[in-house]
Amino acid sequence: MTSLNPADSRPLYQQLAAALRDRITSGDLQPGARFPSEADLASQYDTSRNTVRLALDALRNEGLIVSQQGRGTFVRSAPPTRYYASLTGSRAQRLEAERQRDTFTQQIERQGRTARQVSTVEVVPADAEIARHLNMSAGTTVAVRRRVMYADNEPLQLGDSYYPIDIVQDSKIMNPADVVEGTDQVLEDLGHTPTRYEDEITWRMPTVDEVAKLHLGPGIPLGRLLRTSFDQNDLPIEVYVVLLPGDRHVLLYEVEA
Amino acid sequence: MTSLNPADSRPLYQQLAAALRDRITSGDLQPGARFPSEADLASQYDTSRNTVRLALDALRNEGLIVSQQGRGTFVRSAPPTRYYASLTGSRAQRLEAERQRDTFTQQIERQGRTARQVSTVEVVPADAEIARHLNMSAGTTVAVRRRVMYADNEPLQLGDSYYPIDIVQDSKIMNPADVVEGTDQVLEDLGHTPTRYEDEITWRMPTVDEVAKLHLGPGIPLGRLLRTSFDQNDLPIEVYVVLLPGDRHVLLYEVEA
DNA sequence: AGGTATTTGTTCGTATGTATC
DNA sequence: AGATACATACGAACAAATACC
Repeated sequence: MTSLNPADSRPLYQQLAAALRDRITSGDLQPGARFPSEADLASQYDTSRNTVRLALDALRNEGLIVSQQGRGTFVRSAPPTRYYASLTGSRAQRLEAERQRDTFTQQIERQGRTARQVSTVEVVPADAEIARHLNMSAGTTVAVRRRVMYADNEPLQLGDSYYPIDIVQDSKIMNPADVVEGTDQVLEDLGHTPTRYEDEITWRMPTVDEVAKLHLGPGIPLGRLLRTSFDQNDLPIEVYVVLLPGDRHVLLYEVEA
Repeated sequence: MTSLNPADSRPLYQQLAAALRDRITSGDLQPGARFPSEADLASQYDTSRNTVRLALDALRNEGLIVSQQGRGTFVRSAPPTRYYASLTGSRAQRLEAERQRDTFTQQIERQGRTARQVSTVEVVPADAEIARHLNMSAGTTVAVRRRVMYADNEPLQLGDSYYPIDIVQDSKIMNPADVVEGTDQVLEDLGHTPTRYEDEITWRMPTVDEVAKLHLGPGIPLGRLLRTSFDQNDLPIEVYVVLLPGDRHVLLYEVEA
């Protein structure tokens, strides 16, 4: 039995969480290292297993540790620098050759990984947010193309594209099959060339649903990028909403002063 | 006593969390509305108070509800304070007049709020990440200007700016007092005009330290923007790292196709 | 102002289930 | 098969903050 001071104003489980957090940041418990078991901690710190669990909950919610039933609890290993994203940017690095494949597939394969997508297409009424960005009234019918994107068979992103129905009506976009040339190319062929994007980036905790779909560990927040595309007449032609797990993404932008 | 099906494969507390989540998203429980008490929920759903607490923990960690001892539990109200960081962008909306005040003060006051900053300046060895972005070796001495930024006396952002020591040595930047004309102007006066920025955006859960400094509620993730500034010779002259609570910020970018 | 009831926070104990070693 | 470890669930008690009369 070590510390845990009853005179301390902080509750026991917070003191314990702080002590364990120190053992991680100090390097005593290295990334990947096995944590003492709940029972061990309870006896070491002379407290109940329930209190230990409260402390571990805190660390789990911070994303510092992960637990597996039957195996044990471990210090989260340094984020595998899974890196990615580069939804950039003014710089004209996009060569014509790159436009042959859609952006997601491009980016993943450039990193030597295998990309796969599962798409569905629906026709739904636009909610208030989508409608606002597409400059229409809420409830107007839009086409939505929902994609789950995988890299090496691990789910990586959830992306939904919304289009005004009259623009994409009879196009390839309404077909759930992959659009190899990319949807921007299809829009261009339809007479609406994307010339400008407006991005809104927010971040929040996931719902259980999203945790399941994206195989999220505890304490991993979601980034949300909402991109509105405008055509050559500055009309909004697409709203793209993508959800990005925080442990495997970096968004990159280049900005001119 | 309502639902909660023991035959359901999901544990009771997750079923309950899902049921309560529905009552929020369906609008049955409006933002700001008071939640039933833990005791009420336990009897309504015919389960123990402990199980109710597990369900509420889940919603708390998603940032959907907040609880206060002695008062009750409430649906988190839609953040009316949503601060548009608008750390944009290519569009030349920056008039000369606006350059009189630093970016943060500008942005806040434009929203009719009161801005305040507390700054400190230190000289420290650069860690690996900062060094990489400033194109120097780790451990090289840099100047760092740390700011806590407040809007209406609530902490809003934590921002650290790193500069190669030889550039800012005898400048205003080394003085912790506010730089009213903005640090970019000072750099320009020193012969290094910022002409291009590279932004890296990530998001993660805060540490306890950050929770305290930023008055973060539970289930609120942090956004992190790392901006590297390049001068007219494309030399990196500043790395700016700002931490943004997810419940008060939207990042905006404009991108040309 | 003061006291009581209500509500969430903390902490213990105990038991059983389920995954892994 | 057995031991170990985390997950789920119940019960109970007291503390601390708040609300209400």
